[in-house]
Amino acid sequence: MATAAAPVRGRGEGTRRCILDEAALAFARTGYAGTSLNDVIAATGLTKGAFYFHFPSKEALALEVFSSKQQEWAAKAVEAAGRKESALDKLIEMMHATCDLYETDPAARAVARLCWELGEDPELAPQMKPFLTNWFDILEDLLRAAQKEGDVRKDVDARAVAEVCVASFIGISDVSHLLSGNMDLRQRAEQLMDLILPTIRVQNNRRAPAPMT
Amino acid sequence: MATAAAPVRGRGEGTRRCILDEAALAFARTGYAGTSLNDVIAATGLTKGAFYFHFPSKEALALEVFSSKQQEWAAKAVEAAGRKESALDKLIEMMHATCDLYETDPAARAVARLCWELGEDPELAPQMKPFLTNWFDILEDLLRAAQKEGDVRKDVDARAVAEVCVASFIGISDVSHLLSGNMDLRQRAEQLMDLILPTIRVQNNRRAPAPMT
DNA sequence: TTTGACAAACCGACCGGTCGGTATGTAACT
DNA sequence: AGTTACATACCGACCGGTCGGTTTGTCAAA
Repeated sequence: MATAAAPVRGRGEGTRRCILDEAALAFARTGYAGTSLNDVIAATGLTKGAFYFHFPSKEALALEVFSSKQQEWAAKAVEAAGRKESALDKLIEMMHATCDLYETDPAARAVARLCWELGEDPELAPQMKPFLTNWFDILEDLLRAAQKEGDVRKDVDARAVAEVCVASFIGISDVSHLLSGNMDLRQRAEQLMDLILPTIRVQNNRRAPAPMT
Repeated sequence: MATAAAPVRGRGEGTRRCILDEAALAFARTGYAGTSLNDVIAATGLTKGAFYFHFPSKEALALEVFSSKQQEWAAKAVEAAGRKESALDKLIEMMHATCDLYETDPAARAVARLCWELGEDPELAPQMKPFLTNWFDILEDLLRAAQKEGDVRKDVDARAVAEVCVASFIGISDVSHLLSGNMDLRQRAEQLMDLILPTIRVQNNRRAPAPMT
């Protein structure tokens, strides 16, 4: 529900984070159904009693891993965006930052995996969808801004492009994970952008100002 | 193939297919780890003994679901390609056929899900990767042919485009599944192609024959 | 045409082990 | 003294997998 009312009081917070971190790693590696609580608990060096003091259930743990990792991810992206001026550069920088995240943090995949796996449950799906739609919104806003700034053609459907970019990146990250353990993620992401950007960018060639529709 | 030496003798083949079909459905819905043999067996109306007569283990079942569904999929795609003349049209038609498959067959997702999930196992990964690389090869060949036919620009990297297309489509299908139960898969696939095709296609406008590099 | 032998196909009870989850105890800090 | 933060011990359900046994189909000898 309201995500645990944030107790926040106390020294046990470190333990809680430890559990969260190990769980994220495990979920990223073996998925929700494929991860047993015993594995997670063993990884933390704690015991079952300790775990159930901090989390009421495996599902609750997964949901919190999901939302906390998601937040962490978004924060990194926003920070990366801050390093650039133009909206289009912000978008590209966010993609690079996400590549960094995937290469750096082996638990990053937990967000996407939990999203698909928990999203299969009709009761949990409503909590998973915002992960995607939020990214859609962020990219859409950036694209609209880029349109205003004159970097992106006015006649492109910002929403559609945003959704395609997010979905494509997810697919690319899965493929890269399987084939190379994310070693070539950046390259693949670059190739994706190389294919998409020319279509949406305004051509600032000196000749041939614009094709008619 | 090498699996089980193709007995082919007899009536048990129907039962085998039944198990395979139900298993594909279950794996598509709940993944490998999330599917219990008891679920599959119950769905077939058989018993455990019957199952283990046909398959030596859960893993073997999953592997055979994977390869048989994969083959089925490829066959549909090839058939669809046959309906078109130009290589570029073949490629697009194959994508449409895959959309059909996803919309029509709820078990289609089993291939991708098993690919990611089993691919996590280092021993099984080598068997999963060809699912992707085969598609890469097919699209690459098509793109090279389209280059020869003059539909695709000579300076595009056919391999890179092929890999991006496959990966992007996978991502899009996942997103579409979560957000709309594949209701908008075709539309999303169309949007993807709308973004990519203009970049790789040769402009056959009557004026301005070609930009220099 | 019956019958006996053998294999293919299927049944369902059962196994050890693991699952997510609970009940209870206790040491440390407030 | 009371709450926080754990540990220990345990539960029933269910997991993938095995096993002895039964049925069904095939074919050949009688």
